[in-house]
Amino acid sequence: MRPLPRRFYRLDSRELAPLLLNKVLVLGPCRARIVEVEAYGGTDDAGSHAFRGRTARNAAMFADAGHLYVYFTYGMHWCANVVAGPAGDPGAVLLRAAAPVAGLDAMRARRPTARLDRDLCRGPARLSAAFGIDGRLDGADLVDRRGPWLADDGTPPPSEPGVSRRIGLTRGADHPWRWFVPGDPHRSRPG
DNA sequence: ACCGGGATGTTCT
DNA sequence: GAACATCCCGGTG
Repeated sequence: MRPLPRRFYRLDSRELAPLLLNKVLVLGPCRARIVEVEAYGGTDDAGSHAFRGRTARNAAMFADAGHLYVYFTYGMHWCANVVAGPAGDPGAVLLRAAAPVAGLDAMRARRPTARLDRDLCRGPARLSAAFGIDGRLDGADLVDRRGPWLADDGTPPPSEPGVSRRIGLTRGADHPWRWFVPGDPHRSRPG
């Protein structure tokens, strides 16, 4: 399998997000099928880190599409996003949950508190922890295949993905910009 | 099952 | 000083 090409990512984050469902995140021995995502925009989106313009933290959101935006939150967790849209046009898709398919031993070693395999990548910070993603991968290129990348194994996105409001926000919480694979047990939550 | 609270430190007001 | 794109643990039912 090969990485998805740069042009795949050059879409508005709200268009790209549902297309990432059922794609496979690859990093080292670890692989997991993406089952839940959220879209974050620019100055039109009060819930986005880019809402008030570029800062040191969100710089990767302004990079060209097909890079990783990794941020630190709640004093202990890392979360990983796929940067969307053309360079200078901020937008990203938060990877919220995935179904592990390979490298489960490495994931378990990094996530000792996960009691079930289905919990290894169930949540954005858990997913990042399972893959060992932290600030060192902020800005990483998803196309050059030197680090994390995304694969299409032939499974299409769901024809009718589940949609809901985004989780964990106060500002910008009303937009229906979360998508998931309906019924998948690896989602961070049912709805 | 659901709920409440604590952890922990960067970012922004 | 408050908020934060979260998670874990211990309570109760």
